Amino acid sequence: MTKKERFKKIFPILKEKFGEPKAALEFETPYQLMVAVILSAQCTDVRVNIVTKELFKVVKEPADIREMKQETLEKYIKSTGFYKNKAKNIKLNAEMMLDKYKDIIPKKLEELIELPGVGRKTANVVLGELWNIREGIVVDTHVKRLSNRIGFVKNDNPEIIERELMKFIPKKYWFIYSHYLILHGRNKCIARKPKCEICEIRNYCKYNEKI
DNA sequence: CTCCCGATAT
DNA sequence: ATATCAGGAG
Repeated sequence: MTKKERFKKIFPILKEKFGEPKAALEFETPYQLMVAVILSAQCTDVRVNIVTKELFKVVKEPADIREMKQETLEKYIKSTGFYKNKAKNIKLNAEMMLDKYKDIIPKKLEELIELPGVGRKTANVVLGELWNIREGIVVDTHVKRLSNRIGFVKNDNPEIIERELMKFIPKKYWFIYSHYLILHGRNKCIARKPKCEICEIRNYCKYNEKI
């Protein structure tokens, strides 16, 4: 079976399982979503939501972050991990948002990743979530792991993986498919001990063949 | 490539 | 105890 054929087998199974998943991150303003995604690095959405529930009571726009002391911000976000880096980046991010972008989050990937704390993964999520702009495939640790296990790629570099996946996955499925892989990676194809024996897509997975 | 770093599952 | 988690910056 070619990669494209296997994709066409796997996709409906995951679609049946996950449907149209809505955003797991909670927010009111677009700026809040960007902050939430920055906080979600190496951290679960559940944890981010616990933190932002309090933080977003006082932070709606970049100006609110400018007025907040960095130490105060650190206390709010401490439990998300990497809190000093994140706090510093969010402060710098707010300054650039105010000075350069006049509070308007840029809609171009190249501009978005210029903002402190915003890399390729974060930018893709923000664009997709806020404006349905799906220019790329979100390749995080889950998409990386599952793509290699399934046998879609043999590579560790997120940008190369993204390009390889783009070759055989129709563009309209890019965003939703990465979302499916992430969900499947969290509850079944977990990093340490994948549950191949109860996996719905095992018949189309190279990793399962080896076991 | 290394550092950042707390929470959670195993 | 330890691996791992919806990454990004230097």
